[in-house]
Amino acid sequence: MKRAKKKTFSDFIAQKGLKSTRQRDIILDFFLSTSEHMSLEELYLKLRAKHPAIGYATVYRTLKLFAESGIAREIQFGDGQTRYEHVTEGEHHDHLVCTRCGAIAEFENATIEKLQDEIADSYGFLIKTHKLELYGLCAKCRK
Amino acid sequence: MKRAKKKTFSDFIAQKGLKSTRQRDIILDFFLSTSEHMSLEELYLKLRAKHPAIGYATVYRTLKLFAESGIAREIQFGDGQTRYEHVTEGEHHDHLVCTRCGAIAEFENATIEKLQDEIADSYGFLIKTHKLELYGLCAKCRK
DNA sequence: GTTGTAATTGATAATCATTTTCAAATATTT
DNA sequence: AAATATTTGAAAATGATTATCAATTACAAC
Repeated sequence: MKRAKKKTFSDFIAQKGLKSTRQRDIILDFFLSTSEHMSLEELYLKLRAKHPAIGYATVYRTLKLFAESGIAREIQFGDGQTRYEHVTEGEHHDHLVCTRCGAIAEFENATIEKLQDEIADSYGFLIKTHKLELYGLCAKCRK
Repeated sequence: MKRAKKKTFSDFIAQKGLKSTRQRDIILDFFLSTSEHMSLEELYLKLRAKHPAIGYATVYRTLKLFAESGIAREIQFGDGQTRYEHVTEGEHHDHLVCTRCGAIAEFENATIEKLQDEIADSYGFLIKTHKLELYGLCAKCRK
């Protein structure tokens, strides 16, 4: 899976006439080793611990490339931080976001997706992407 | 309906020990006269046309108050602009957002809401709010 | 109505995340 | 190794939002 994403990204790089660099390798390895939903800030700070020379702009630009290449996706939970989640081929999930502790759970629901399609159809609308987030308290925070 | 929202807001103002001011009245009247989903920027620019003396910060703060009082809700469609929509008691809707022309349509679907509740239950999660947006092309932009 | 007090306003500055700029460094092609 | 185009890191620019503060205004008490 890691390997597949590395290939996807290097193919993307090659196809775009971009270069394979030490920084991009480092950032990709790190990104693939992280849990989901890290913000750019978090990613940068954790990376910097091991690679102090890496610049914020480089991390920023590289994550954008990941998103462009399809191995990552930008998401926003309304806290003013852009987060990056891993994209797995053919899989889509939505989120439960705990507004107290920030925990994020994922879920999939085929019925909801189907209903979305029906709604879009009735409006003549063509869905490209969608965003479904449930905000509230996770089991722990409900005490 | 306008009247009800004016009352809701003036009650909120009173209950919080805040003051009723000319600017708040102007902004509220204008807000209630607008269509849905205006950004702060839009709201401010249009307001300024009739009331040049009104400050950006005042509009900003007043819209926050509207949201706090429950007559408006902040929404973000990922274009970096916070928008304000009208909140009607007991009514909730989700959005179809055209990524080409910016058109926004609204829909309601009780079945989806019920499924959301079931999902949340299965995680022991307590939903406070949710956000469902379908992004793509509206009927017009599909040509 | 006048006064006292606290909230509000408008202009401006501060903040914060994101994005751009640019000279120096690096990767790839020749 | 040289030529060329991309990339990097630091710093500055941007854009939206939020805070600051002196002057103004609303309102309750007199």
